[in-house]
Amino acid sequence: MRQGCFNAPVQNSDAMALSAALLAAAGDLTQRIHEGVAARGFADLRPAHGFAFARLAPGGASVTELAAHLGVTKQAASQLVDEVVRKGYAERRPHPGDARARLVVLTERGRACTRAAEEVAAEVVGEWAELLGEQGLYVLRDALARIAPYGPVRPAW
Amino acid sequence: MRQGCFNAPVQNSDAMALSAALLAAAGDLTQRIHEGVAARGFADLRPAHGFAFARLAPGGASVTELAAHLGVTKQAASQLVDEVVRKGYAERRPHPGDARARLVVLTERGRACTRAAEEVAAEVVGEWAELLGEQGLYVLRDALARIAPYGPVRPAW
DNA sequence: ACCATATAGTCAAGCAGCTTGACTACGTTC
DNA sequence: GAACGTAGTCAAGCTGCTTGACTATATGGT
Repeated sequence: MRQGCFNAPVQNSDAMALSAALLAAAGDLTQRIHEGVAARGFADLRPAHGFAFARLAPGGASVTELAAHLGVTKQAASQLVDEVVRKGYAERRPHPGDARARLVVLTERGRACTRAAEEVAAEVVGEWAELLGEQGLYVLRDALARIAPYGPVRPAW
Repeated sequence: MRQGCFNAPVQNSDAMALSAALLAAAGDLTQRIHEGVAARGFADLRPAHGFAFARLAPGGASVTELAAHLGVTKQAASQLVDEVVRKGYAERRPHPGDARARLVVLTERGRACTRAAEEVAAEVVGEWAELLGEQGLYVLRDALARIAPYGPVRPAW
């Protein structure tokens, strides 16, 4: 239980197997959500848009906040906002209390897409529940919550 | 326990929280390995190279096999091989038994980089072990192994 | 009140990594 | 051995990102 244990209790190969499983699960989840959302009528979006929507959904965000969330430059975030605005998923509003900034908020279509993503995620997680059992799923959720960092979303590579 | 349960036992928001935690953990792991490998003297590589090395390490692979593993076209895989060959991490050899194909194998430098990645992964997983305990880590590994698919590696978005 | 500095956002140019299309060399099948 | 399939490369183009430069607004010290 001591910290900084130098005789690593984890073999390198074990660590790689665990890492590979985590990355495979994450990649598969992303792919499944992407496909499921596309199948529900939102085929003009990529996974990156979903991560943006996750930040925009609870009340909107500025371009700079979105850029920090996605881990890209604000120019890149601005281009992404241009795109989702053009496609009708979001709109730019004046920012209350800061005339420089603009608040990017989801439109009804953007919220519908977010709900679709939630449905697909629930579907996939439901499959996991069948594989792991309710308790196993709870344990997984708890473990991931402990090791998952806060901060910007990063690509799995 | 029955399959195809329509009254999903998992709330949408719960599924999104679990999904977000999984993707955050995967993104963080990728970032940590990338930084750790760079700090050990392999700063001219990106995460995608690591995924390629994982496929090349056990005996090499053809460009087409690598492309399937990475989920990209064989032209893209060929360009990636060009790059790691130019940087001294791999080399192209004649393929035994198929004169069309070429076997891409890691050089000693490539194997050293793979070992470095394993070390960093063990470091990160060691931190998880401190957060979860040995048993918690085992349960996580088991759960991920159950839900992780085989097949091509996919980007987390 | 004013000026210096910092921040929000955009415009423009360039680049890296991927795609599609076309092609050659070799293998496989009948 | 003729026809078709597969491995790999070359070439051109596109997309999403970067860096650099700029305007407009906000903030803080004097």
